[in-house]
Amino acid sequence: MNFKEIEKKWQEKWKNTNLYAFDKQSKKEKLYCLEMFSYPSGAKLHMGHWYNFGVADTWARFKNMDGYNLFHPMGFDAFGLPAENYAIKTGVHPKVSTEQNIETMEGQLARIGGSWDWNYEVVTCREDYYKWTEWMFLQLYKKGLAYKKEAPVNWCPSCNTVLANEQVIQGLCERCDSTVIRKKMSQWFFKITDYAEELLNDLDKLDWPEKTKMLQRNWIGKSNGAYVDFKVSGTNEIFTVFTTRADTLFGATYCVLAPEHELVDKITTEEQKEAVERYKLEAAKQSEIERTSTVKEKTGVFTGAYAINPVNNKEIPIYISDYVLASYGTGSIMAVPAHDERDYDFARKFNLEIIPVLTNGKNTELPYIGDGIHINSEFLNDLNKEDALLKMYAWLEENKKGKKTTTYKLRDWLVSRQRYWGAPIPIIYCDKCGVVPVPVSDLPVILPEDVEFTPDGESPLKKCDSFMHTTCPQCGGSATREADTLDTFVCSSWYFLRYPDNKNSKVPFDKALINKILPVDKYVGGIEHACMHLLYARFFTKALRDMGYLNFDEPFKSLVHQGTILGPDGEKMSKSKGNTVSPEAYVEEYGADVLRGYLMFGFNYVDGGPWTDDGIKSINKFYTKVERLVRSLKEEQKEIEELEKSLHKTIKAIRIDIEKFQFNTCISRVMEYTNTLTKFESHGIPRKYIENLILLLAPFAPHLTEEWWCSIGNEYSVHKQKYPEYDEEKTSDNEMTIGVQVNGKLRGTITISKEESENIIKEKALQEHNVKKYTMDKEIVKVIVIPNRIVNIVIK
RNA sequence: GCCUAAGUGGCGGAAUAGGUAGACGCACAGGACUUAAAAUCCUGCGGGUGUUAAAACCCGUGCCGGUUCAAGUCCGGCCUUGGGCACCA
Repeated sequence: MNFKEIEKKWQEKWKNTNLYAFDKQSKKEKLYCLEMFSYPSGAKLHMGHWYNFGVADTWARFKNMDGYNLFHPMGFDAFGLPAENYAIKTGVHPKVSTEQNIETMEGQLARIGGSWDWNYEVVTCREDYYKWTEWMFLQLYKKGLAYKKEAPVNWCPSCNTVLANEQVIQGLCERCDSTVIRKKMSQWFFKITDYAEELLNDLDKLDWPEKTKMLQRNWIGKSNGAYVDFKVSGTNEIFTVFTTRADTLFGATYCVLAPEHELVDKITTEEQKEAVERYKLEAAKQSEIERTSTVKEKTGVFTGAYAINPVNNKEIPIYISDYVLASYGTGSIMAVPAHDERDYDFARKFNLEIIPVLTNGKNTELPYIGDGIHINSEFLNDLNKEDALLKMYAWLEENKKGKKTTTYKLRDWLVSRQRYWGAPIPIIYCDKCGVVPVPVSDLPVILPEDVEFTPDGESPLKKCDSFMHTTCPQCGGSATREADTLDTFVCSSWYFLRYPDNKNSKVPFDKALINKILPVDKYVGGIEHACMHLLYARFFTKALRDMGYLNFDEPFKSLVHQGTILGPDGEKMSKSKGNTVSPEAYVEEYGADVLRGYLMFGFNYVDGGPWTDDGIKSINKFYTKVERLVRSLKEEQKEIEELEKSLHKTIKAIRIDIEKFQFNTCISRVMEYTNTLTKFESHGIPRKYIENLILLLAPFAPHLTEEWWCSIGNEYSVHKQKYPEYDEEKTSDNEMTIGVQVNGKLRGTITISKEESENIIKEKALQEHNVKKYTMDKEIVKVIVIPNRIVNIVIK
């Protein structure tokens, strides 16, 4: 097998003949198969790229051969920090290095032999794309879904930029692992929280892995509860707490405000002022990671003020503590130490009153968290949690002391970045007119090329006078541009909408076309984006739908995550561990189809697993054997029953397994078919069986099968042939061997014909010689016959 | 701590609705071909008892228990290992 020559030859021919061109006009049913596009780093493709792109491509090829009008594009998520950091280090402009990397990567991708139609390529850092990213921002702004506000944000001191909540992993920067600090800054946000409920509910109708849905559900973090108003004793101030346990209100013995809560300064008494100020300072200094450490002992300070518990008018002290988060709920809580662990710890430390309001009869240990019967709770006494909650909600609303509500952990998406290499935010600040959006006709706001990259906490754009100074589109006076750029996740939140109409210069996409080709039918990529890209893209889709551009609710109907290919040592591949395996070496040694074949055969796709060199050899051996079989072709019309059966069984099995992304068993099935063919090799194998073998393998080994297909005198291209169909009749044997059990233990087997009557099967089972040994002299209670599967004889 | 997924030969992994556990492949062993090696082909291959060889039997899908004629699969309780969240009121 001269795979190098073969691969080169066919890759060129596919390109020259436009074999994978998408036909917008086709009457066939559309199928949009998409792999998550990648960042064009300078490095070569890694195993993960091959695993994602190569294997998904096989599925796409199968669908194409099976009669779908396949739309299968590819592109690059090309804005982002690495190129900018590279520029700081080397002075090479991000535009230059990125375009260079794209070129390299396109060459690398070509070696996979994917069925992408490059005519629809999308590159997010090019003007003809980011113009429309800016447009998206303007639409969201008009809709009230983009706003600027002063807020405590996550700041990475090493990347010199803010991060979205999703980009902070355990208090560390996702990208560089620096400790993220909190900083108050004026930043742009997208109001994803407006869609929290729909984002949560629509998960149910998606064909996505349950795990991914669960991650999103947790991230959205819906919780039902109530707002309860507490009056500050001796003042007219009122603060509202959020609680999921309004039924325990009679057990609330103190309140806690977050140190940042706006009321803190107003209510703190003279005597407590100094202590409160000191605590506030301490809390502000802490990093996210320190603040949220659970092992930390509870701290806090009394404000000197008291709140009035609305249900019994008791005065209870108000504390501040950092265990209450400013960013969740209302930034203030009522504390029920008898029935909440955190409140309990705090109360013990500060010697606060603990009143149990729940009992389950036996467990008297506090804090008691579960359900039970209410006590010490006046009108809630003797009720369980569920009933008490309902009664309390009614009471609160009736007495105007609060109301039932729902909160979410999901927060608005912070999209501004103080960096250069991203889409500019199309906003102008005018002294007279205030915040003015750039008119669509003025788009794109072009990234200036002549800038200094040294980051110092402000966008490099800020130091570029020619960019910053502009005129106000409203009054024509002099004005300044927004210097921040957009998070790259904004670019990737709509790229799948651009692919089908990537050359449109008038609008981001043609409405009619997009509604025909979208949504994406199969999306394949890593699970690491579960709460970022996959959530943001859903938000964009819903927002654009509400603006009237889209007529579907969800961007990705069906989603698959590939697993991770680990190093030979079973550990995650990393340069520092020295266990990386590069695809390039294997493409050189065995060719693209063999590498792709091993990735499909050696692993369960969604699990991945450790790489082995022996594994890839087995696929090489297999394709060598297939080639030998192809050479044994005999021009003959003859049908051979055994081959006929084997072929149809194989087709059926592959068709079932490939739908489940079970490529390993698909290849196993073809191996079984070739094992059967081998028996006939010496006499020559009739053309039909060889052609089908090649067709079956076509999506799995695109180059080799093209070569074989043409080598036996068929017309180019194998990939334009219909994928083999099966005849149900031929997939079952006339005779089969089934097991016979006695009391559930296998004691023998019998051979029966396809439509044998139950009585005969029973008779044969009872006659089986070994079975007889067990049934002799025993009472047969009953005989269970499961057609085509098993017989079980129950004896006493 | 909470949520969640998964534990099957020496290894990667198979087993639709509970129905002959270990498909397919790797590794290994024996044999054929070869001057030899590689490649290829054939045979064996979960553990044990047993037998000249077979037959046959026992054990076996992380552990303990249950449901069922029948459990890798269903139910309850543990153990271990991944993944996610982490003071979310």
